Amino acid sequence: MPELPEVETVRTGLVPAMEGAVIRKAQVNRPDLRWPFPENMAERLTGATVLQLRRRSKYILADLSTQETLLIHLGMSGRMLISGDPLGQFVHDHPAPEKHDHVVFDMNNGARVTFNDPRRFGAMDLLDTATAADHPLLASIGPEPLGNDFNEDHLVTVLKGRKTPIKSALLDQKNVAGLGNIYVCEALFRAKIAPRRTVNNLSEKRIRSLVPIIRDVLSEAIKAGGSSLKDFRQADGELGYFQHSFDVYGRENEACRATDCNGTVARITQSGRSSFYCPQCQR
DNA sequence: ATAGGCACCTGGTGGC
DNA sequence: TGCCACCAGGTGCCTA
Repeated sequence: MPELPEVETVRTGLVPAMEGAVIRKAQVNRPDLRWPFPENMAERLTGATVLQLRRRSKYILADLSTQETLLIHLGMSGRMLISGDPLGQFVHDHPAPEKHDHVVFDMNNGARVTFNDPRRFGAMDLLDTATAADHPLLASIGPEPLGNDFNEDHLVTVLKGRKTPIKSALLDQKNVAGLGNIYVCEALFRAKIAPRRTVNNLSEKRIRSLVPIIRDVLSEAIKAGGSSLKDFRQADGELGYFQHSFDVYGRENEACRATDCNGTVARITQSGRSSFYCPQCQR
């Protein structure tokens, strides 16, 4: 479930296991994910202290004491499993290795962090920390939706004159970072905008209205993720698994949740991906 | 430059 | 039980 809120939740969950700790051993079980791993990745990670875990869009960035930054992307199916005893409060054994455990970090605080990714759309790379933002994967990403650079004027400017459906425009990471299929659907529902509506057919006012809505949707999701994070320590440390209640996503043929709307949620396909929306109140 | 479609992968589900 | 079609949270790259 890795859109921005899920990635942020994973990052938060990794902090007690990794920040300030030394990577005692990095076990790399295959040569690549979406792309080949960087040269000698295991060796370059071993012995490094994780100074700080940051997030940019859907990427987790781990700044290391070696002047390098580990970039992690979860793709569609990537998971981070934490086992061991990072907080020193309980004793948890490490679970048996599972299929698709591609990279395993053993930390000097007893924590083990396992990157598991069945579909292997995820990625890892090592960047020079000083120039990390210039990395090709990061350089052309738009503003963080929860930061000051994402505002009404920005959205109007980047969308001006575009002929693309608003759904596609919001999925385009150059316009705004971190949105994925779920949260675009949810944001458009709240804004009462139909996903197929073309950007150049939307009033500036309606485009502006999307900004606080996007912020709210993401903030609420992060909050929900944060709360489910509590179980993770007591249980076995599975991150990135929670249930949200969505207004439209995954609710095809169910009743619209908008007040005073008796519509039914529909599913259409746009550029190969499902869009869920209410044809009655989203125009 | 921009818009749309494909490709990369595995696994789960539901129908026959 | 088997087989098949279809679906899934992303995104770089290729084509018009």
